Amino acid sequence: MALQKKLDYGFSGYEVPPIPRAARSARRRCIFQSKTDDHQLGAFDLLATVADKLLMEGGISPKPVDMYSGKEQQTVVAGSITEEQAKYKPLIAKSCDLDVCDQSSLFTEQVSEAPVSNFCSNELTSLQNEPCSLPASVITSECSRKLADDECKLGLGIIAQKLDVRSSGCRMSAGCRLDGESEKQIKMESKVYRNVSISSRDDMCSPGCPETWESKQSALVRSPNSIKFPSCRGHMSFGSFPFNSEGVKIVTRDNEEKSRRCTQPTNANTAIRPLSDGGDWRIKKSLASKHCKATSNLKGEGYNANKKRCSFLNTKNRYRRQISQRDYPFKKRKLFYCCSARNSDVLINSDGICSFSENDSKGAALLPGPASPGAGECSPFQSRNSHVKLKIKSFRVPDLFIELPETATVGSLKRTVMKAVTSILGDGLHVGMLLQGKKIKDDNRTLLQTGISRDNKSDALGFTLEPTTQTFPTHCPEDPFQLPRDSPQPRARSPLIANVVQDAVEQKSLDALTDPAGGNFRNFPESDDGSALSTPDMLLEKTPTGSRALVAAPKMREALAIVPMHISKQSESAQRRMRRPFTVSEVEALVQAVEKLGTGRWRDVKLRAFDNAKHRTYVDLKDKWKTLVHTARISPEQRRGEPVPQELLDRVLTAHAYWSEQQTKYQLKSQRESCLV
DNA sequence: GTTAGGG
DNA sequence: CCCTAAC
Repeated sequence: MALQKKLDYGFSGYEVPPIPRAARSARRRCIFQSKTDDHQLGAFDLLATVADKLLMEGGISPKPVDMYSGKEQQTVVAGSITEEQAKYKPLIAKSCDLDVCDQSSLFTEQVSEAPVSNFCSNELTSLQNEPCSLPASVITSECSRKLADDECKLGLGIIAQKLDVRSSGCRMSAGCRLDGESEKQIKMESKVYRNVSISSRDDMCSPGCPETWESKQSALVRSPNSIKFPSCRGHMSFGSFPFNSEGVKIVTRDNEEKSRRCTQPTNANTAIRPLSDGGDWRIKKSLASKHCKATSNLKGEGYNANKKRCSFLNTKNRYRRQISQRDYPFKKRKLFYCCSARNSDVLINSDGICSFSENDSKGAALLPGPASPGAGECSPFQSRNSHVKLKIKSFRVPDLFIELPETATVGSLKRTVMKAVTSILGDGLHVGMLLQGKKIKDDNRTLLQTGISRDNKSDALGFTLEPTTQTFPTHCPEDPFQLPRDSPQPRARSPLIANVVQDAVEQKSLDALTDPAGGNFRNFPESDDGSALSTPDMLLEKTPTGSRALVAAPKMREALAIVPMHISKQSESAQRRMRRPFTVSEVEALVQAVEKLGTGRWRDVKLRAFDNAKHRTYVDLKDKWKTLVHTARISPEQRRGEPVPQELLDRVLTAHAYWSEQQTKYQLKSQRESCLV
């Protein structure tokens, strides 16, 4: 059985070890440590990693997490290892606890006061009368009252999801309850885990354990919709928690003892709703989180972003100003997104249905993760890490400019508007994305690269509806599409292409997302480069309410923005690149190259010193040199940013003087020559 | 496509 | 970092 094989393989090492029985009692704690400086790791990362390991198919995660053991942070395995290395030297060959190391001060209080939340056993049942060797049991406990059940269950869900997707019919059963409370259903699937640990157990059932691993025929169809999450059957206590020899559980790191005490079985057979009502489960890698900082800075960042943009708007580009202004309402709307992530996918679930309660919003204020949609309200798409969730209640239709005589009736105005709208929509719409008013052009950039998930810039994220029509009638009274008379922009730059999502309007207009021609975003046209956009991760989800939710779950380095190729030039150019300050070493390289090549050969400089730095264009280098010269000329007090060593600045001035002189000489020479001729 | 320069 | 003119 394929499953068996996979699982066996998956347990041949790495973070989730085989855990020989003899060694099971030797529990160790290892801290999952993100590679980011803030020592934070989204629970999705953790769980995703675990899930990955559980089902690893001969591979090793490209970026194994660093692991530490104990308080001393003694490194067990530091840094990444190559796949080759991993083959011969598994990351971990002992049982261990894997703790999410989350320094979030935001949650410290909550967690410490939180009630214990026991995760019941989960259950993995083979449909084929074959024993599953993978328990993937998960126990979670002690999160905040608000977060516990959902978060914990999410962990199971992820693994279960994974199992179900990849195996030949396993189902994962799990339950969750808060102390003194009845079992709850999963409401959230995109929270960031905090203070959660995963530990192997030494008291696990072996495969085939009648309690949890017995093979049995099940009517369960291998369909996402059929995945059930019944509560445990009296296996809540750690002591009796059913694990097989390779079991893994998730427990709250600080509350293991508490969890131990909680052995009351939950009898309620509450089925956790399938993660996707539409039957489409999404497993997304996600990224390491920087959420705490981001969250705490949410407001300030947003403010800064606004300020920045304001200054940015203060340009001569009038049209861009129009866009940005139009985009403004969107910026102000509440945005739920999790955290930044690295090297993984972020699922964007922008539907018009998810309603976030005030409580949830409150939670979101603390928690970087998206607020929880009401159960059953929102198609839950699971990401294995952070989600970026967007609620798009409506799209604003493109700006219309209508001119009618004063004597025109209201009815005729309405008709004119209708005509204008249908005329725009009739030709089909495309969705674009705006970040701080700038078009996101490169579909291949990750959210992280784009800055959406970083520094809370998603504050300024907007979706656009873009008419395919690019030609608009000129100023003409009977034509509703006319541009403003003073519009300096060519028609192709009509503001019609810049509509922003706005959360004030009804759900109804969300349906505009659906291609009027009968298609929908499943068949979304093409990516930026004209190649067909891979659609497996794009879906229009039918939610329980019957409304459509646009869900974009781009794979790593896959498209997020969907911008048709024929979008106007303005749109293409509307994307501002992420700011990437030059490092000292880059400056060093630049200086060295310019010393050698001079100041007029930026292409050569690029090829010589920055050939591998894809994000540095020769224009960038030229600009950087310009600023370096400027920096070198001003007083150190006036300088900003990362200080450039004075030695380098001196070399900048020297080189600049030298090459300027050369250039002058050359020009004089050629002038003289041309005069002679 | 490159370079230069203003913003 | 963007934009554009000029080549």
